[in-house]
Amino acid sequence: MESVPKLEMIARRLNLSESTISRALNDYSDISKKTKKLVWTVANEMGYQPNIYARRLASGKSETVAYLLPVHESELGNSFVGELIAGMSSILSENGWDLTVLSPTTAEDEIALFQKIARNRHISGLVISRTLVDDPRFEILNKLEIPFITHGRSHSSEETAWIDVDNEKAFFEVTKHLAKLGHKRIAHIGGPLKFNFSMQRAEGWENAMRHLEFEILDGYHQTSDFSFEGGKSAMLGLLELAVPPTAVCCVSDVMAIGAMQALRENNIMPGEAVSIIGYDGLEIGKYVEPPLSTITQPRKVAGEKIAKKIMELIETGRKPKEIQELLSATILRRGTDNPPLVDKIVNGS
Amino acid sequence: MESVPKLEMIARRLNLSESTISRALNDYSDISKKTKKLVWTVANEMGYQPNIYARRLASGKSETVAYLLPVHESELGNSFVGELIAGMSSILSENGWDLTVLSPTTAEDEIALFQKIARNRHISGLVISRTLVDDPRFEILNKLEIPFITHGRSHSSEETAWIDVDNEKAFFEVTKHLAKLGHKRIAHIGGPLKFNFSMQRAEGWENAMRHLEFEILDGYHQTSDFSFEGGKSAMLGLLELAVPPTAVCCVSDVMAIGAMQALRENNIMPGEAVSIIGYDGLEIGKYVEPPLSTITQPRKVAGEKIAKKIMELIETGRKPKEIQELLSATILRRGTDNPPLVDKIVNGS
DNA sequence: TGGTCAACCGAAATCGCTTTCGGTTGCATA
DNA sequence: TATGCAACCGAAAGCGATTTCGGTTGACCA
Repeated sequence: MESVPKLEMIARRLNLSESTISRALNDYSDISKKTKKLVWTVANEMGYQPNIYARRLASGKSETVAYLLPVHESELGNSFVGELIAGMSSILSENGWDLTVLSPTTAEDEIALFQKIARNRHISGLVISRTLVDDPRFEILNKLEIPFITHGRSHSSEETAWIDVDNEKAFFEVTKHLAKLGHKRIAHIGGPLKFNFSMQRAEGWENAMRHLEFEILDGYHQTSDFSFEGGKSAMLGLLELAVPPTAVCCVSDVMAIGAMQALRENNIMPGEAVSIIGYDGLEIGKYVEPPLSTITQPRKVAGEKIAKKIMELIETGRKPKEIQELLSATILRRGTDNPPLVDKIVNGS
Repeated sequence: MESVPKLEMIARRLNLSESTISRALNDYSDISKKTKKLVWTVANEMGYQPNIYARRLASGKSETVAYLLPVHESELGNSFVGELIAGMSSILSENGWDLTVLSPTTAEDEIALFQKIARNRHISGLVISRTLVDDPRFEILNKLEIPFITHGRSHSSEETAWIDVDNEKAFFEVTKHLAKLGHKRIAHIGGPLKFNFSMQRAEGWENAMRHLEFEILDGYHQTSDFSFEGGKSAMLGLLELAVPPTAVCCVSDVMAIGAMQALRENNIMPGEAVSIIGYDGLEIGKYVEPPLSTITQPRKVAGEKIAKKIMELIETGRKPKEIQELLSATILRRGTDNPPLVDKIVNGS
C-alpha cells in the first residue's frame, strides 16, 4: 500500500528533519548544495508532490490566478477565450500555479466577487479582459489591493499592469494602407465606444485620416454593437450616405462580415466598389466571399505573456506600471482590399 | 485593523467552541437548529468565508474540478470552449467549488497529468471533451480512480459518466428532413472517424439512408479534417463524382461553410442545385451567402449540467453509469436546405 | 588555546479548519 | 429511583506543509 509521499517520509529516509527537506526543496540559502541535490533526487525518486493545500495554508500564498470570463458581453469574445486560456494555463501550470475561471454574471456580481477575493485571499491575482475606456474595476481592485493585469488598456491604466495590442497604430496603418491603394473616402465601422479597444481603433482611423488630410464626411464613423447584425446595419448606414465610402475598416471581423452581407444585398461585391478590412484574423474570414482582409494578433502568445506577467507582479515587488507591454498586430491581405473602381478607370491605360 | 474573520472569532463571539461552529456551518445533525441559525447569522454578519486551503487540507477533499482544454486539436473547438466553461464555472462557483483549466500539450503530457492528479488528489474530478471512438483515457482514469465525466461518449462509455448530444438521431433526422424536401442523392461530409461524435453523425446519416432505402453511392461519404479547407476539399470530391449529390449534411458548420465555398467556386449556389446543412449553430452561419441551415445544441446549458453531474459523481456514491444524459439537438432552417432543382422542374405546374 | 563566524541543520510553533470521541444534560421509560 | 437515550456540545488530535529561531559544528585566525 503505497501512500502518497510526504515531507516526513523523505525526512526519515534521509535522516534529516522535515524542515530541512522543505527548505532544501524551496531552495533556501542555508542548506548546503550537497543536501539540496540529495533531497531533490530522493524526492523525485519517490515522486514527491507537495500538498498544495498544506503549502498554501502554511505559506499564506495561493499561487492561483483567476481569469474573469467576459460572459455578459456578446458571444463574439468566445472564440478568443479558448486561445487566451490555453496560453495562460500552459505557462501557469508549468510553474505549479493554478488557473481558475470565474464568471460573474452581472456587474454587481463582479464587485461582490472582488470583495470576496480580497477577504479570503484565495486567489493571488486576476486577469481581466474586455476593458472599458472608463473602467470602474481598476479603482476597486486597487483599493482592495488585489493584483491584476488587464488584457487591454483603459483611461486609467497608467499605473496598472497590462498587455495590449497597439490598436491605434493598427488602424492608423490600415487606413494608410487603404490610402496607398488609392482610397480617399475611407469610413470606419466601430463598436460601442465604451470599450477601450473600440475607442482606440476609431482614433487610429481618425488620426490617419487627419494625417492624410482626407475629409471625414458626416456619417463616416458608424458605431454599432459587436455583432454581424451590427456590422450589417452600420454598412447600410454608410450606403445611404450621399457620398458613400469606397473603403471601410471595421473594428472586428464579425462586423466586417456583417458589413459584407449588407454590400451583397445591395449588389455590391465586397472588395470592388467598396473595400473592406476587418480585425481579428478569424479563420472564418478566409471562407466568406471574397476572403476577408483583416488584421491579426497572436492570442495564445498573449495568454502566455499575461501569465508570466501576473506571476511576476505577484511574486516580485515590481510596480504594476513597470509591467506593461504593447504588442503589434499585422495586416493580412486576403481579398477585400483593392484599389477603388473609380481610380482604376481614371488611371486605366 | 479588521482582520479576516476566522472560525475562532465566531466561536469566541458566541461562546461556543470552534468545532461546534464548524459543525454548525457544515450542517451536522448533532447541532441544534437554534444554534445553527445563530451561527449562520453571526457568520454572515462578520462576512465569514472559510479558508478553503485549511478546509481542504483538513477534510482531504478538494472541491475542484479540472477541465481539460482540447488544445492539441484543431482550433475549431475554441468557440465552444468559452460557452462550456462559462456554464461549468457558474454552477461550480455557486457551490463553492473551483474550476481550473488544464492544457496538456501532448498525449503523453496528458497521461503524466493524470498520474500527477491521482497522486496528490488536488483535483477531485475531471471534465473531458472531444472524446474518441476508442479513447484510451477512460481506462487510464478508471485505473487511477479519478472521477471524470465526458462531454461526448465513446465505445467504452457504458460504465462511465457522460453527457452527450444524440448525434445519431440528429443526423438521422436531418437526413429524413432532406428526404422530405425531395432529395434522394444525399451525401455526408464527415470529420475524422476517430472522434466519436464524428462517427455517430456519420452513422445517423447512413442509418437514415438505409431506412429510406436510398442508395449510398460510392464516394457519398467524404471525410476530411475539421477545417474550412477540409469541408471544401470534401465538397470538391463530391462534385467530381459521376452522379453528384443534391444535398449534403456536414458534420460541422465550419466544414459546411468550406463546402459552400467549393460550390460557389463551381458556380453553384448553395441551397439551389445542392442543399447544405451544417451542425453547431454557429452564428456566423447566418452571414454567409445564403445563410447556412444547421443543427444546434445548447452548449452553455451542457456546461451547467456537466458541472452538476461531476459534483454529484464525486459527492454521492452513485455509479458513473447512473450519471449519463442524452440531449437532443434541433434543426435550424436558414437558407441552404431547399427542394432539389430537378424536382422543382419535374413537379413544376 | 580560545574565540569568532559561517555554514548547516533541527525543534517547534503555526496556518485555519475538520472530525472523532467522549462527556454533559434533560427527559421519558421501566 | 435508576436507567437509557436523545440531543448537544467541547477537547484535542490531526491535515501537511512553512518559517522562525536557535543550536551545533568546524575552520580559521589571533
